[in-house]
Amino acid sequence: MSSYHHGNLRAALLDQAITVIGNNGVESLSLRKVAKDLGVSHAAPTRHFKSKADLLTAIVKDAYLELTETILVDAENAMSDDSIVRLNLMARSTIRWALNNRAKFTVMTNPDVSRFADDELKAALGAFSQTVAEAIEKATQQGFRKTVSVPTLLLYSVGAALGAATILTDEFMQSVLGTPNNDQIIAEIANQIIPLN
Amino acid sequence: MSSYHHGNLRAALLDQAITVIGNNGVESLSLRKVAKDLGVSHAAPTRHFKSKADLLTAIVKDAYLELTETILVDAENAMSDDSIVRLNLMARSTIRWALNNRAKFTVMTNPDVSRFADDELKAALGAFSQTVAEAIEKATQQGFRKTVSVPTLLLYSVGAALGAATILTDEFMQSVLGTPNNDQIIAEIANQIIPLN
DNA sequence: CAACCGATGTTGACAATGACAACATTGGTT
DNA sequence: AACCAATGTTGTCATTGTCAACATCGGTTG
Repeated sequence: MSSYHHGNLRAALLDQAITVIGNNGVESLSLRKVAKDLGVSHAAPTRHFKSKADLLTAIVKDAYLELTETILVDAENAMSDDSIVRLNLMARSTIRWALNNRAKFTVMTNPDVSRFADDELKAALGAFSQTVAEAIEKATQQGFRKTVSVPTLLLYSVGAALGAATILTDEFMQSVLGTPNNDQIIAEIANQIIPLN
Repeated sequence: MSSYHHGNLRAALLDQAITVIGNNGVESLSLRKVAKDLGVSHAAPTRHFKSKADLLTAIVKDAYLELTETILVDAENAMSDDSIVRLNLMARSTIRWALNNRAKFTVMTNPDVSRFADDELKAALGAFSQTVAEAIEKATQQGFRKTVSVPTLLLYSVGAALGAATILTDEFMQSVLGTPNNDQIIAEIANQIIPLN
């Protein structure tokens, strides 16, 4: 029962990478250091990720799957049949998830990841997009900005939620903008994005 | 009149770095390659930027100054005395600027830059923030979401504009979200962020 | 006008890193 | 029991950021 084989290296690499990114940013991520942290040789990661970009892509793919699941569950738990309320809750849920998963979120919005996106990432982002688009569609049918197209509202609402989350997860921007830092802020921002009556 | 001294290396470094980033992303930026492109030795950049992060910080500082100037001029040129219209135009102007300056914009939203932000960057972002905050204040006085605090509206509007621009400057996200790709889209998005009557 | 000096650029060096090739070990399958 | 695909290791290479020591310039000052 030697430890020649780690047993769960792929998952461990993802976890450790996220931890490192959370502590010191994507820029500081070193595959060799991560490997060393896990007690594994410097080339071991290449068996699971053919490049550093590939590892980041995997992180983002998982992140979108997780985020999609989260907003679906949160909207469901609210048990409201008001489609506009549900859309509002999805915005709320997205921002909250970003704040609870800062490291993953910062990787998601890293433009360098998009450049190496593969089909799996495309599918994960597609599922998220689809989920929000469907919620938007129902909201428009209930009267939410009914003169505006769904793709435009999708760009608006996803963009607004991600943008607000970007500021909220960035200490520097937050300090300069003088962003309020309390529990209410997430709900308030969601209410600006998707106003309720 | 040898060419031992470049004469304008600092500005040339910034320009070339922005070009490289525009072509292949921040990740691909190599100070040594940039130096070589400019016909200068590999260590020359250190005379102007004490680190790679320092160069990126300088790019972002310039970017915020430029963006602030742009939204001020655009709002001015509109010659509308309606504060809500002016705020709407600022959102429009911000998104347009981002699309016209993709490389700079992607660096602005890079979380790794915030980590090394210096006082100059802080001042530049502060000026931008101040400019938008003043426009918001006037809009609220004219009735725009008057029950909401200015800091919250600042977070919302800046976040929404930056977030929408993030998607619009990212080909991958755009392709998956099915974002409309036409000249009208900027105005439409601005109208979602700051609705006019 | 000449000596000086701070700013700017060069050369050389080093450690860290991503990536690849060749080899080793493992556990499950046939 | 032999095999083999998956997984991990060792060794190596080019690239890179950064620093130190040295070179050259242009402007300032006596």
